[in-house]
Amino acid sequence: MAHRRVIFHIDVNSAFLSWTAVQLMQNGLPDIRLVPSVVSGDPNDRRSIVTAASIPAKKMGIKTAEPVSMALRKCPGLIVVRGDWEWYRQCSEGFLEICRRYSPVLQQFSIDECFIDMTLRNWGEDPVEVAARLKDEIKNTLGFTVNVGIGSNKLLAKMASEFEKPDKVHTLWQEEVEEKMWPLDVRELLWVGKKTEEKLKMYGIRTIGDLAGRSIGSLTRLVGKKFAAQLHENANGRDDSSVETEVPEAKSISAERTFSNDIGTEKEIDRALFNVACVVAHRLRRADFHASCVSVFIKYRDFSVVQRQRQISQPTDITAVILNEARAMLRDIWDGESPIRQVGLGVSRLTHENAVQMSLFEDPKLDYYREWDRKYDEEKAQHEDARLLAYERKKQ
DNA sequence: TCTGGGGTCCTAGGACCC
DNA sequence: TCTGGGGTCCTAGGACCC
Repeated sequence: MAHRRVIFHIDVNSAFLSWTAVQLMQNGLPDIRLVPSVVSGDPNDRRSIVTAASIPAKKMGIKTAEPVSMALRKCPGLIVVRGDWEWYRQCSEGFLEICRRYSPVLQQFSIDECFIDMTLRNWGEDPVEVAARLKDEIKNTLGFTVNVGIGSNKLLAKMASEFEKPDKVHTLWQEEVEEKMWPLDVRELLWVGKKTEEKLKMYGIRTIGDLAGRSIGSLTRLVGKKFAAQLHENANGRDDSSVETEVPEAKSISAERTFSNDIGTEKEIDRALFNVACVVAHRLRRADFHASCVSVFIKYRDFSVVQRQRQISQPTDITAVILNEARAMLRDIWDGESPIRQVGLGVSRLTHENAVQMSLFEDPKLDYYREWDRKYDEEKAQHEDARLLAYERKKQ
């Protein structure tokens, strides 16, 4: 008989904020975790939002993803720091490396979260003690804290890591579901977002326990068959998905730009579209992909989004080809006048096949486009090298 | 106060074919 | 002249995650 699984979910507490705090402290600055502080994008952009908030900031009602301007209103003395992605990547690597020592069966869930399957390693040992060692090792070596959630499946482990923070270990075994999970607000359940919460509450489903008690049939009318079945399983603490060690290949690549003031002229929109096309195509080439579907979308002032996508005859990684498709579709969806808040471009249906097209009708300009892209990639690489060099110097 | 950026998956409806 | 049912592919939109 298979004994029960033991899964850990490890979650860095206020990741970007903690990581920034560690970075600042290395430069002799005080610990921003102890005061109201947030990490944001460009703090000077009035549209930038809170990426991570310290616990004192959260106590003042500041929430992740709210505009920085709003957070400043709640807390005029708030410290606002710009995030440093290169540093975060390094912190993430260090964090995963330590976790992997506890179990090689590791699935990265995001930059600051992972699952590890401890079923084999933990045999005969108290999982809580092992988790405490793991959490302390991360704290002592890397200088930031994590929560470890322990459960008999990924869902329970993940839910457990959300309990009291920071620097804590919690269990949520199947037999604890009724006591620890059912009283929680239904919104706390993984995959229950704002819209689903509204629907469920309209039907009197307020807690995870309420959800667990409903039939799949009654839930299906609310959220569709597949999602209903999943919600019902999860609310009852069941989840048979396994810890996937393989990193899945990307299915799409996209980029978008939000203008600091809603803009409207065709020229401005086209410039933004050109910029995102360069970014997307560059990332496509760097990952050695070709794409056969291009999509473009715009977001209006009222946040409504309109999108068009189109298949192209030959998979491509050429900026100009992608841009031309996007331009044509943009003309389809934009009236040419309405102010636009955001414009985005994506590619999907990605393949690694590099089918050299032998068509007689191949556009003779393609060679020119390819050369243009090659130079773009080269300049980008040089720029990145220079940045990395400057970064390493600064660190010493 | 005025809402980023980057992803995944699901569903519904239309076109088209047999 | 009017008509069923099923399958596949595609697009648009919407939900969720961090």
